[in-house]
Amino acid sequence: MKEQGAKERIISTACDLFYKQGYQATGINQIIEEAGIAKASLYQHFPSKEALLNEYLLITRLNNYEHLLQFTAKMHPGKQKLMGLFECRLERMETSNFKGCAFIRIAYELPGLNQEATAQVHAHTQGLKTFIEEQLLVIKHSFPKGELREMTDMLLNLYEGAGLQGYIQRSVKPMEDTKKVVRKLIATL
Amino acid sequence: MKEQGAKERIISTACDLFYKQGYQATGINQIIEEAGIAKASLYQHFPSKEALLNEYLLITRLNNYEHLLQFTAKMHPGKQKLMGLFECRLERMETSNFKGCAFIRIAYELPGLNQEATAQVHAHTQGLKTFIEEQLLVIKHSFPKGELREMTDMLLNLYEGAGLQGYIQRSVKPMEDTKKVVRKLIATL
DNA sequence: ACCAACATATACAGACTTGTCTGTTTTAAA
DNA sequence: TTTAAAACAGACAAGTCTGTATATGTTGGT
Repeated sequence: MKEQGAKERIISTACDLFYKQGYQATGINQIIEEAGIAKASLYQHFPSKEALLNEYLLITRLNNYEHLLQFTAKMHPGKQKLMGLFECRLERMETSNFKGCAFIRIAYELPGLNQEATAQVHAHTQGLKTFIEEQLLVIKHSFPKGELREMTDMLLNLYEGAGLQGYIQRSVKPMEDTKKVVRKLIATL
Repeated sequence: MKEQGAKERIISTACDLFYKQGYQATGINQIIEEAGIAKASLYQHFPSKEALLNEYLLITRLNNYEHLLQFTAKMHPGKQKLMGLFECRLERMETSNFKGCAFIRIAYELPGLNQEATAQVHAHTQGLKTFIEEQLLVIKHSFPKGELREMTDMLLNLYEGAGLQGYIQRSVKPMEDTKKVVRKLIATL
């Protein structure tokens, strides 16, 4: 039994490099070298570099979401899980050395994104939105539809804005400050 | 008298293309072709493509700021100018066909940004922060220092978060919704 | 033991990139 | 009119990139 199949090595190496260095800055040759496979093997599993990109986005999205669920698994639904979203991001900012959100990076790096990749970016955002909305509904069961939406969007904007500022400044401070503000915001609900 | 000097044509063409297509996707050859100048002329004015990038960021930052000042020139300082910030961005989102903020795009496109370029990105963010803070101080003259800072950061996060969502969705809706929320937020001050 | 599937290494094609270089032509001022 | 700076055209170097092709080797299932 092998340690890991060639395809798995390709994918995990590509995911690593695409996130660490960016998609454009990562060449096929670097991927095959670090994965320890032959170039022909790569093109047997993936028809193009773009196919690797789509696989990268899909896997990263599932991983991110899974990580969020595990991170907040033992928290109480509602306020605690909502704060957990921010804490989870804080943790990832540090462990990733402020590399930023994979989906936003791709969206800015490649203005002309293919359909499938675009769908992954949207799915990621929608996932965040849904998570926030669910917690808000737990906090305040009788949320008027319009206000729920408004609050969800606002929290998402704060979350993304703080993530962006943190990325630019290479600091957790914007996210920590935002966490405090959010705590105050949802305290009044 | 010439219509425009070679250097000016280089800069304006580079700024256009860097913003429209991205920095990496724009080659030197395309710049000289569309500017209608010779390659040797470009390298007589700029030592490298990276020097052009720095010039692009500097000029874009000054232009953006100038545009904001003109856009809000006839507005009353305080709430009106603060809302003007969001309206100004809304206008630019449409005229630029949702190309996003030049500085954020560069920050994500080139993870290893040179010192001067990084400084321009920071200066841009700081400019926004200062603008917001100034308007807040007009609105509420006796703002406690900590709360002023908190409110400034929050508004900046909302602004950037909405800009990001608008970019991803290619829609003005997130920014419009955020504008409404901000109006409510500052109404209570 | 054999065969098919998969990996391997490596060379190659063709198209791109930034930046250099040579030599000619235009322009402006003295 | 002479002179010097600047812009021109375009070939070229040296390297990058993705993707293909060839030819050899390994491995697991029947």
